[in-house]
Amino acid sequence: MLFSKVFIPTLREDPHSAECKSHTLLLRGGFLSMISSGIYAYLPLGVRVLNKISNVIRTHMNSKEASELLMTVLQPLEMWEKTGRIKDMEEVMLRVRDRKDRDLCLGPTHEEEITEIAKKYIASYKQLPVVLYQIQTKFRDETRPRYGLVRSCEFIMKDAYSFDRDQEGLAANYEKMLDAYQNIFSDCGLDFITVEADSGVMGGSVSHEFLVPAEIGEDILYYCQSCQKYFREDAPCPQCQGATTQNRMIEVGHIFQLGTKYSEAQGAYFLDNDGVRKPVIMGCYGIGVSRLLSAVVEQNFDEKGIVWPHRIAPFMVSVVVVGIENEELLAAATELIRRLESAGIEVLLDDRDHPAGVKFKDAYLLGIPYIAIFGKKYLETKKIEIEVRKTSQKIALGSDECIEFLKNHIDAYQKL
RNA sequence: CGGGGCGUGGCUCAGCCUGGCUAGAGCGCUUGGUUUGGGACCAAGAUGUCACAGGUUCAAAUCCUGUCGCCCCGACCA
Repeated sequence: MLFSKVFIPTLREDPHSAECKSHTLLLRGGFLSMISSGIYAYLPLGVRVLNKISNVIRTHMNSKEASELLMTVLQPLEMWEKTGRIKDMEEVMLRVRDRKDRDLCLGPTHEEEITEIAKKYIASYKQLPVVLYQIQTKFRDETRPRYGLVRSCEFIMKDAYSFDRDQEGLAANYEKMLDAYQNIFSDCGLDFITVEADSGVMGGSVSHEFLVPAEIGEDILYYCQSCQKYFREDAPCPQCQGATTQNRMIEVGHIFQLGTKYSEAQGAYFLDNDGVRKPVIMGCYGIGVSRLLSAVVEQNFDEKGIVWPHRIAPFMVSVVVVGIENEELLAAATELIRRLESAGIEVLLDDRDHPAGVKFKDAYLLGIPYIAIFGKKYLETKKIEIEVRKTSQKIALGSDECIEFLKNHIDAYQKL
């Protein structure tokens, strides 16, 4: 695709309103546009990364036999009265009223709605177990939105819900989701940890959080170097009494064994094979999809800009033609792109009539894993220069070797 | 919600303390020309209710009051 057509409004200077690294880089790279405090539009590059992340999530959820659905943004308030959570959530709920004076809210989460759906359709143990998930925008009136997508009022979440006939089934689904989550965060290129957590306002018993170490993290854990474990309390290590260090973490996922809190409150019962009517046993599993963009960037940048992990990069190769009006260069670049694209590798061609420096700086800023350069050296030697964004490794290759190099490099990454 | 900071062309900012002619710079943008491997150069241009409202004054971007918006720290938070 062409840089000039994708719509990539990069900024030369750090935006005044940006605070942390990820926020600054996402704004500068033209991934995001701030509309208001805690409210962001995703520009085309941002959407590409969001879609990549969503597809990683879909792959791993589907592999655990979870099925995607899409619930509603507008939710009737009565739903929330049944479970009593209207009191817990009142502060963060954004409420609206329609022309018939019906009270609605913009969904802050979907346990109530999915339970209504389960109640309506699940009548027998023969329909269980089942896991449903969605990737959707949630709305929360945060007291203090901050750090761009880390805490915003409108954000994208993947939320999954499991339905089982007994505790063993729930435990099995929970394990599957735990496994899927580890795979998802690995694929997103994150350095993350999994810890047991409080279930809080969600209810239920067992719960795990997925946290990524980052300077701007809002959760704090204490790490014991000798035991190589994290703890919630700031005290000598409970295991070896050694000193601990403080670590800030961004929460990117949280899973809960809910049990029957919602099914009992909302009347989601099924008939078991012993003829007894029982409440469905539920679990819920959340990932902050838009928050992941920020979390990934917080962990993957250098002084030149973003360094996207392969699987969620907006493009795999950025082609820089120095002297775009040179027909030979453009033809050579176009031919390389054609061959790469037919091999399933996504390429961005910087077709702008700008000095080389601008194109290089922007290529680094955008963080696309490989940069292919066509310029004076190509005209002299017919070799394409490939630069690996993460390592700054540069290598000059003929067209065939170039394609082979990229394929091998990308394959090697996929196997990591 | 408490504390602090900020709001001046599209962007980043200077000017404000100590009020005074047509409100500035850099970048970006437009036109023409020269460039073309690292945010290039020359020339000519366009773009501002100085966040908003009120007040003080002969005179307000500048002083005073209020409001709104944005950011940071804290509190809060699946």
